[in-house]
Amino acid sequence: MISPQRDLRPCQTPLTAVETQVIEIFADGVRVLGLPRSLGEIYGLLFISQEPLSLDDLVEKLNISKGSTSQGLKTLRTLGAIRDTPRNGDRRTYYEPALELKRLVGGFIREQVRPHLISGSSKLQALSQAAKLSPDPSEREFFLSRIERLESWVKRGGKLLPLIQKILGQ
Amino acid sequence: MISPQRDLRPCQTPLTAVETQVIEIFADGVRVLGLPRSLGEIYGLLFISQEPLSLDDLVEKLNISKGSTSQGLKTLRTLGAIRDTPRNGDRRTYYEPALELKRLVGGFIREQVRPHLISGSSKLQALSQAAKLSPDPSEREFFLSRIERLESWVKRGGKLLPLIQKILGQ
DNA sequence: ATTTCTGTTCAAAAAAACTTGAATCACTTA
DNA sequence: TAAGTGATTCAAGTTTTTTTGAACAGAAAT
Repeated sequence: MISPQRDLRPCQTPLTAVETQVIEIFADGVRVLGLPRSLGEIYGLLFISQEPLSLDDLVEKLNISKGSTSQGLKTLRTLGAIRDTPRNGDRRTYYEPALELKRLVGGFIREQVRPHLISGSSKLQALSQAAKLSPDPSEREFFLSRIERLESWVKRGGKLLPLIQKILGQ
Repeated sequence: MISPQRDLRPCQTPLTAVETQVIEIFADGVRVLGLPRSLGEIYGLLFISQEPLSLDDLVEKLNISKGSTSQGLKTLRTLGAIRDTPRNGDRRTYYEPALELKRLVGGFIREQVRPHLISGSSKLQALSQAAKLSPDPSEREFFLSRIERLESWVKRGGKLLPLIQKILGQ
């Protein structure tokens, strides 16, 4: 339900005020989407950095563990929220943020929203079967009408998604 | 990031299969929205009940504590997701679910989404000030261009909300 | 005015989510 | 092929969120 707002941890290579504030905005932002704070911090720092950053850069600047950072980068990658920029003469991977809202929203919908809609649909199917087994006909009718409503909600949700993408896709 | 799926707890007054499944669908559903499971259980049971239920009915049927139930009802009330139906000759309050998707979505946006957009906007304003203080002009320009982008995202988000409401509002 | 009945509050307990860091993997390079 | 480097994994630790339940508050009823 989102409340206490942990402070940004202290860090060795101190970030500028602007960097700190941007990071905090993203850290809070992703919480609303149900994603871990570290993910937001990582994207936030990439977003406000002129140069691509490596995993080690992020670990040092954000003062978070390699584990979290690696995990966060992995998720950002599957969301399509970052790209890696190869550099010759350096084995490290450097990341830069994807800046197109369309891409960010699309990734979020694909990875975090659709799966739930889909699993919801299949649960509804099972539910519909169960309802038909109800012995009392009046109760059965009631159940079925409610389930129908639920199905219509899911359907409307499914229709909304492409529309959202269209609108945010500019 | 949502994963383990706690089992529905065992309960004294056993629920029918249909009730159990509906409750689970809502319990999972609200988690996606960042709301506590108990809230979803409560709304779910109300949704699939033919008669309005009292706090005590919910406590007994869902086998959750009075505290959680009271708290859950409070939140559902502020979301506009339930109504109470007065009954003469009974001091208890009985609740029934709001069934209009428009109302549910509207409540969620008003209570859970807008506040974040608003706080985001004010943080952006502060940020913009901080960026203008950056000594290096090239860095300053970069910061300001990123912040501008961020502002455009927030603005687009703000425009999207009424649209969502319109579409889901039938 | 006392008891009884609903419902709320909140500190403490439990559960869930997130982070850490050591072990490990996968490549490169010497 | 052994040593070195960048990255990932995952069990254990930490933090945050949720739930519990006993104490409390208010509003009838006696």
